Amino acid sequence: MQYNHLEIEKKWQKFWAENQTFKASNQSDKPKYYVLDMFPYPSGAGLHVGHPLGYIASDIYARYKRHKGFNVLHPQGYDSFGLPAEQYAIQTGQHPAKTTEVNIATYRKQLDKIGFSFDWSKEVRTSSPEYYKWTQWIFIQLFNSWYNINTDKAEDISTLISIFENEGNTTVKAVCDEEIIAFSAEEWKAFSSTQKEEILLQYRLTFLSDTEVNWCPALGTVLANDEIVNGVSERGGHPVVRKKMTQWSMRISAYAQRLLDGLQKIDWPQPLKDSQTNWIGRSQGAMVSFNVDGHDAKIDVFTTRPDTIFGVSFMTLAPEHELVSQIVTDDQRKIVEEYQQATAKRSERDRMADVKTISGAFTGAYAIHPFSGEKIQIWIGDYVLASYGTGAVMAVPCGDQRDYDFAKHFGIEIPNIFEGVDISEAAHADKEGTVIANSDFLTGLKYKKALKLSIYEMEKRGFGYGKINYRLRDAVFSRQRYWGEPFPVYYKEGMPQMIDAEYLPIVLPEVEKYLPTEDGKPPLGNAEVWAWDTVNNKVVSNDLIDNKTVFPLELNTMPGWAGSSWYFNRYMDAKNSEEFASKEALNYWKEIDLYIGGSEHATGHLLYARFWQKFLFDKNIVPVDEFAKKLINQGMILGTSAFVYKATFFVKNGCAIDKSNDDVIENIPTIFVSKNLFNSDDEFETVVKNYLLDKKLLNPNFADLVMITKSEIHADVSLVNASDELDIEGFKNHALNADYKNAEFILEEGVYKVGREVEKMSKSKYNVVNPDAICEEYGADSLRLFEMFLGPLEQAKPWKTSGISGVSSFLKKLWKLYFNGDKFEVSDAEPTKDELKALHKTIKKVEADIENFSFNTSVSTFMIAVNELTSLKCNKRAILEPLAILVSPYAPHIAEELWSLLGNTASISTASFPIFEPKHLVESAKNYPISFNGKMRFTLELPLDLSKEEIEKTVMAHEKTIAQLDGRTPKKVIIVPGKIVNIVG
RNA sequence: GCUCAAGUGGCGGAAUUGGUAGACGCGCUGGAUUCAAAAUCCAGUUCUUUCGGGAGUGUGGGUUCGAUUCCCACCUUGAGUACCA
Repeated sequence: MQYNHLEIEKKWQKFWAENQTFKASNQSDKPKYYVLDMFPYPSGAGLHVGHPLGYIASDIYARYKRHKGFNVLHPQGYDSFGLPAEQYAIQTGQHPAKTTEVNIATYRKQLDKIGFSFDWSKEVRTSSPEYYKWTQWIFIQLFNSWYNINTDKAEDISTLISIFENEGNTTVKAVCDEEIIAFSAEEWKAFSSTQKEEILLQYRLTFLSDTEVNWCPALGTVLANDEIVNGVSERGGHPVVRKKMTQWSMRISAYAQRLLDGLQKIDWPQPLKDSQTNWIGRSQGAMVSFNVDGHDAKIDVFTTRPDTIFGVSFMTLAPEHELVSQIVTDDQRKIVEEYQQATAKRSERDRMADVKTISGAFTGAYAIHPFSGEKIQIWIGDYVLASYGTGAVMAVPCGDQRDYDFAKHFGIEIPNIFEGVDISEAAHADKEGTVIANSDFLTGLKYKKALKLSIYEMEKRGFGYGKINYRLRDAVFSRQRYWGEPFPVYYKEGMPQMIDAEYLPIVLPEVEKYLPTEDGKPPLGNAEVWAWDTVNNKVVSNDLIDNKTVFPLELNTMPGWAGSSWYFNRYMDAKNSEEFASKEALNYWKEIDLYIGGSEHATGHLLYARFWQKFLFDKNIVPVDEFAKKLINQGMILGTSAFVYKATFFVKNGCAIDKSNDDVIENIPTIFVSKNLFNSDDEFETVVKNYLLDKKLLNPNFADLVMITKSEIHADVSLVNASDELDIEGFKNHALNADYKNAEFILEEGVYKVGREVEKMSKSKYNVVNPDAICEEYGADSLRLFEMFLGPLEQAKPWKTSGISGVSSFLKKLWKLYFNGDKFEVSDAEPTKDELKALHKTIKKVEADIENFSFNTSVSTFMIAVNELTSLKCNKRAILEPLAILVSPYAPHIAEELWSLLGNTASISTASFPIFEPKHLVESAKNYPISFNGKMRFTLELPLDLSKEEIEKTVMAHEKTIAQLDGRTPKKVIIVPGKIVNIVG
């Protein structure tokens, strides 16, 4: 019987589906193991070979863990809300739910072909109402919570209300908005309910506020910081501007420290942890208050170097700082306002692109140095960002390069407060070993002591205190989009009200157009049935809005990260309609043991999900506060683009000829030159010219008038074989190459060779490889093996389809081991020593490899094992049965088929992993490398039980040693028994 | 600029605590089979060589009997980040 991958793979995929082989039970005596992939957004383009890389790795691990006796949860689903479906809807009018459905079907078909051991009974889709019901529910939980700094956790809002009722808000330590008015218990009780609502909103973990947001006019929506790359939108690259809008936000800043601390206990890649640490941006320092001379106003600044406070020679405010207009003097007002206008016009992008130009303006006002009482100038400058810290800095030019440059530029004094440091050229930013000078009570102190003492003194004198600042901003949670989760929120007297959880989900309404309304409201503003009836508790027509019992609903929707911030919990109990997930399921599965996905989610999904998990943990909804124990970032698979080299013709200008330029080159066809025929542009020109003259396509009289240049054109990679030869007919007839139908090709040795280059896999580069085609031609088992064989999981690596023949022929050889000609035939005879050695070597290596996620090397190991067993002509059941199990995580279809041919009726996934027995690898002799001065010159087979002295005697007497030494006496002979012999001298 | 990761044949890559560099595969070369091709099988394939050998893991240095592996400096590439006070 021939190995027929098409038949076998179809058969077993059907078997797995029908028997629900991979359905995980929420109760088991076995230890649990939860393996998860970051779920995909189902795009219209479908999967290319880069997408399944992580899925294959996690599938191998999941299958391996089953063999090792674990109860494995390995689900899959779809992150199915999102921009592309909506934009497609805007263009075509098709409902995003429909296109999403179609895309999911395509994804599912593609995934099924690869033979994953997913438990599809637990599939989730973020866009299905059964799922987003619980996303809305979590939102309500956040709304009904505040962050208590004393207990360092989120608590129900009722505990806050009872504090207000008993003590007012002056004793409360909460993470909340800045500048909340103080009130007593009596005052609280006297507030109207709207006033109370307004105050509570300042404490809730999700809250409405007027915030400066990143508004993207082209997309018509607000973007989060992590959705902006280099000042333009991550999707589409559209410009982004700052705009004030009323938005829902998430108080993630409450969790800044815990998000930082939690990184210590999870096994995630260091670069990913680094970027989260960076994003959170903790800095320790002090808040210092400066009085403004002649005003009531104070300027608060945050500094990490309070020890340098005596080096302050001026202050700089962000041009947008609210105090500027108050304190500016009349004679400076014009200059300051001009400067403010000039910076307002500059986009964030311009400001970022140009960091070298120093600009600013003097306000005319002075601040009072809190220690010395000296007057210091107050400037504004755009190097100070309104969005960080307090939007103001105390400038210490001798210790900060930006302050230094600013001072130099405007001729401001630069006092030196460092002992023995030259600051004539640049600021001195080093902390270690620095001794403070000219600083009153800090003089003579080292950095660390000065830091402590300065804060102590500030606190004592009451104008400053030690503080930890975070870069992490509260996350904007509203999106002006259609295709997202609706908020379970309606508005009564302008204040948001939560819909009772029992009436969830609030289902996305139908709209006619997916664009914003004409008056600039989000797309849900187009909905006609989008009002909340508080009597009947249902969504009703907008016509019924009376603001008494029927109220307007929220028009924004939630961002893409809402649904993905908790889906891993839902998989544990995906179909539960009563709860988010049952306690039993949550307590059984707890957290993800292995999470695999791309590194691009470092500061988005992975930070928000950790935030929600900690919140849900605080509220006793989930049992652990980190959702993924171990995480691996799979590397990107790049494409290997193919290039053809086209000649382009010009006639030199200014030549006095009778004919028009077009006539000279009119008969010249499109010409492509094979890659190795030229090394330079000049050679390229010569090759083409000779060809034209040879073929009489160019009048020799005009030859000198014609200029030829080379252009590189992407050729579809499917038209190129393993030897980089182009299928010329295929190229000419390719749908996209209609222009080249009559092109001519200058060949080398009868073939056209393309150039190759590694680039990102993309449609426009014609280097996309579709996994379906690979499954069809070589089979899913080959695809799985090859993806792993490409290289280490975490590294980026280029894809070259030609390489797949290696793993494909490996599978054929594996198959042949179990067959005698066309007949399946295994022997029950005792295996030989060598056969056992080959098997156990493989068990040992493959087990270690999988545990280390080194999947590429186990593929090599399989190849070596099969090569060895083939040359041993092994067909023993005692070897081939365990071998099938070893291979099955990687190539499950062929393994199942061989397993059933061996007479087993249950799926191979129920078999135990073979146990490694070291006794089969014990050797009696070693082929010693004999080195001279560390260089291996020859090898010598010696028994392993030889003593050092005996080894030395034998080696020194050997003729090759004598020849190598050439009469010299060695200084030293190093012998490591079982390893090496090294002769020095 | 800063942070991190990585530099090994024509290519993807291997080398467990410092101990035979280049496993395994692609490609290439030669051969067998074939009318021919595909497929399959066998042999070879780091460079260099006067065929004894010699050199060799980005570059230069160091530690060591011995370095792809450890240390220092530099170069290159990739990724992330960017006025963070």
